[in-house]
Parts: sequence; C-alpha cells; structure tokens
Amino acid sequence: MFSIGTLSRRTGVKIPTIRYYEDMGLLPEPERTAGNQRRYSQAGLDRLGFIKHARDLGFTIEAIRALIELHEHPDHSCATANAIANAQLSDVQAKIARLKRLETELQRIATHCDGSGTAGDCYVLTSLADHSLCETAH
Amino acid sequence: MFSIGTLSRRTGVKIPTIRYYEDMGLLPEPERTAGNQRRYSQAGLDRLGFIKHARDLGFTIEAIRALIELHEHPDHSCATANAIANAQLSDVQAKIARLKRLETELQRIATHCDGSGTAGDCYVLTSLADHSLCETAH
DNA sequence: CTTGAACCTCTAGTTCCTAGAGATGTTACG
DNA sequence: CGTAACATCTCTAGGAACTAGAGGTTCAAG
Repeated sequence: MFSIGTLSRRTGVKIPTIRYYEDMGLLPEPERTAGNQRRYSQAGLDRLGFIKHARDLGFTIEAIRALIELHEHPDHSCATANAIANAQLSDVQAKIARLKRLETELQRIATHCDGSGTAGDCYVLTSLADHSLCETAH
Repeated sequence: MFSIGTLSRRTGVKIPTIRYYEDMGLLPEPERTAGNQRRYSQAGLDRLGFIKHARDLGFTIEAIRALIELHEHPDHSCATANAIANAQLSDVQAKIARLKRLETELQRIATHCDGSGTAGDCYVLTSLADHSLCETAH
C-alpha cells in the first residue's frame, strides 16, 4: 500500500492535485488507515499514471473520464477512444497552426526593434496599435 | 462618442470583456451619460484595439499593462517593450515545440487504432496506461 | 409616449489546479 | 515507550481571463 506522498513522488503529480482528481471522480476513493490517511493499491498507482499521461498529452478531465470508463470495460468498442484521440490530435494541430502564425508576427515585430530607441517610435508598440501592419491573420 | 456595444462590434471584444478590462485597469474609465451608460472617445476605441491585438498575440494582461504604460510615455526607452515581445516570442516557440511532440505521439497512438476493435486491446488506451510505449518526452 | 433593444451592477461559474491555515497522524530514534 | 520531525488531513481561497445570468434601468426610433 502506498501513501499519497509516495504516489506523488512516483507519478510526479502533486498531492493536492491527486486529491483534486479524487474529487473529480477520476480516482476512486482509496482505503484509509485508522487515522484517516489515504492508502493506495497498485491499481490506484496505475490509474494515476494513466491520468498523468493523458493530462500531459493535453486531454481534458472530461476526455480522461471517458477514456477511463472505456478502460474499465474492455469489451466495449473502442470507437469512442479513437474519436477522442483524433479530436485531441486535431486540437493540437490547430493550436500549432495558430501559434506558428503568432510566431511569424512576433518575430517580425521584435526584430524591427532592438530596444535602443524610445517608446515613441518603437515598432513593437506601433504594431500593436495598428493591426494593418500585420502580415498574417490572427 | 461610442457606446460599449459599438466598441464591441468594432473590435470584436465582447461587452463583458470590455468591462473586465476596465476593472483590470487596462481601459480608463470612460465618460458616462446622464443615465450612467459608458461613452467612449476615439482614444478609447484605439486603446481597446491595442489590447485586443496584444491579447490575440498571446500577451498576458500584465504584459499588456506594461506595454500600455510605455505607449503612454513616448519618451521612455523601448527596451522593456522589446524584452516583453521577445519573452512572448520565446514562450510561443516553446509551446510550439511541446505541441509538436504531442502531435507526434498522438498521431502514433491514433493511427494504431481505427476504432473498430474493443477497448480491451485498444492502442489508445494501452498507450495511455504504459508510458514506455512513447517515443518522445512530454 | 411607448416599445424593444441595449445597457447597468453584481454574483457566480468555468478549467485545472495551487497555496495556506490549523489540526491530526505516523514513524524513526534513543 | 516517548518525542521529535515529518506527512497527511480538511477546508477555504486564489489565480487567469474571461463568460453567463439575474434583475433592473436607459436609450433611440417610430
């Protein structure tokens, strides 16, 4: 049996976050000692690892809830899991596309200003004030 | 003079968000009609445009506060503005790098599962449960 | 002058945690 | 077996950047 601190060390998930996941229903309520402290089984540790991994990949709590539900029922179709993963992939790709546009714009803005002038003719500030100077949509 | 709704339509910033920016001190308190409604000048509209543009580029409220402060003092050095823009650029680049790693992993996971099987041998779920299957760090 | 759209303030909710207070439990050492 | 030192408990609040809703007032057009 593992204490919450051990779980935290082994998974890299902070203690309050573990309790938060329990409140959210992602982790089942573990056994307790006579003094009311949480004691986890290997299954609890594995479950937290699953959640951590999914969070690292950017899945929302809701998506993880659905994935766990499927994980608990090995006989169910995995179409939902596939759909969730693909939705997450699209989401990540959309974010990358957007951030690349921002990167282009920020590079343009930042390289036109070396920080040696005054705010009055700073390209950073001028650009922000006048969107028409931008080359890409954002 | 513009009403808050006009400002909203012209900038694409929602009305409650405009009031929120006012609360946060990014927008000065505008004049009011006898009936207590906000009436903005062209300067107010321009200011909101500046904020909107900066938010679209991902600057935080705090960063925008600093940028506005500089914008108000054209005689100050623009070194700070330059530093803020470069910090934002680095931030965006770091996010892109991370998301690209996630994209790789998600692609790998999703393409191994076409959604036709059962949860028991779903690669999406197996991957989440076993981090060692991953090829990149995240 | 009336109607309907727009506006007002205020509170609370969203997401995913994080921080802190104050109390209690567990464990290793002597 | 006692006592430090450390871990854990619950509960509340905060943070970022909004968004939503209730309940009430004002504006502008006809």
